Amino acid sequence: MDTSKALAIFREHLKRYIDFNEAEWILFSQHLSFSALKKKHYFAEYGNVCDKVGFIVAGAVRYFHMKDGQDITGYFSFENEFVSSYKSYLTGLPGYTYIQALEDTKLITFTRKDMDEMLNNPMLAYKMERFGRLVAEHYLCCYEDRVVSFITQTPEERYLNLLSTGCEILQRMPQHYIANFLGITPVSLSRIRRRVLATAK
Amino acid sequence: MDTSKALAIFREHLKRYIDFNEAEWILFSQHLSFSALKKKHYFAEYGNVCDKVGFIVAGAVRYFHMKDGQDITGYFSFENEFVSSYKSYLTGLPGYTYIQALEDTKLITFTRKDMDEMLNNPMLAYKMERFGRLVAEHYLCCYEDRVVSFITQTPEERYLNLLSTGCEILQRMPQHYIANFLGITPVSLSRIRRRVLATAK
DNA sequence: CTTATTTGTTATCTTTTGTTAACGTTTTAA
DNA sequence: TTAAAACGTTAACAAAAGATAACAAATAAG
Repeated sequence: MDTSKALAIFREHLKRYIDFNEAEWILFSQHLSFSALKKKHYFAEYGNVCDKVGFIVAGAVRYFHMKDGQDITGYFSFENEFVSSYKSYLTGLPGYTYIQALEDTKLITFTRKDMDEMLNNPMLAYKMERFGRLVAEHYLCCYEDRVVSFITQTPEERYLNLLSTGCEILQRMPQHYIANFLGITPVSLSRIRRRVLATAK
Repeated sequence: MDTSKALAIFREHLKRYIDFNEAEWILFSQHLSFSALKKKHYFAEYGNVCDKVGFIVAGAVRYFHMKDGQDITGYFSFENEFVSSYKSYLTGLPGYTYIQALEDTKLITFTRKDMDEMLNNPMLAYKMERFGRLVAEHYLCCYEDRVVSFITQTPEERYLNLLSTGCEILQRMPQHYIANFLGITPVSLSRIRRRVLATAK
């Protein structure tokens, strides 16, 4: 995919948040970079400041943490979604999250420095503030749902919920990643699947 | 506490996000209301749209969900914190969360309508967008931590973490609320406390 | 002050989950 | 193509957590 097509896709996606006019788009797009991440390579790593946000044009990434030598998956992002170790990006402090490409992944990225420049550019400031607000609010809602699901649902209910939303995660992710994502072990998920299948019959 | 003192406290708190000049503050504060919530009364309820955000001047609230007739605590907010069923406020859709005053609580509130008016007022728009962005980003970071704790930590580790942060929750909340907050039952928390005490000796 | 209610702990029993290991299958890489 | 690694399921056992009930202590209400 060439960069102009990727840019067009990105611009279209951004319309859910904000509509740039031509002059604004030119200024904005000057701050964008294109990058490719080979499978298994890292977008962010534990202990490093993640100073950028990516938009996934093609591919998929996995967020995970290391604990006692074990790799625990926390989240996934796919095409047409943003990717970042948000807290690290927002605070400028080292992050705790690894973000790894699951496939060869193409990204459009901007750095925190780029964003700050745009926020300080009178031609863009208002729209960038608004853009930032709407994106943060969107992800806030996602996180709220996720926290509520951990508080109020059993792992089995979370799995059934994932099934019913017909989410891409189930299609594209191996089961042991999904298990962590649901807050359980792969063995547990396997048991839940058996139970669910038995009930469905 | 009189309203002018409450306003001053609120203004001071807002400085962590934004600094209003006098003219802006006058416009902004015109959109604020004062309200009191008696103990056990509700700020938000399941099935209703929560169309406002509150700032707690005095008191405390508890967020909870009902499931199978059981009351499950998800969060708390105290003095100098915001309170809202954020997703409902942001989307305008009915919320799933009950928010109840644990003590007689004094609030400064603004409605979604107020916020939209401010966002559309050229005198305030830029600062309100920025304010909204920074608040949303702040809570996004909180939620990120909370999700990571559910994915990577055991209930006992979450409890120890709560202990070490010396959080107000431990001081002011009864244990069965804290248990839910940690994602476990009160009985489980009691066992964890015993284990922790035994280890500490 | 007295009575209810709420709260926290403990015990018992059951269910769920984690851990480890084994096994066959699929996928990946050399 | 072949060897190695990754993946999903299952089994067996241990550990943890849930449900329930009983009881004592603290708190609130009358």
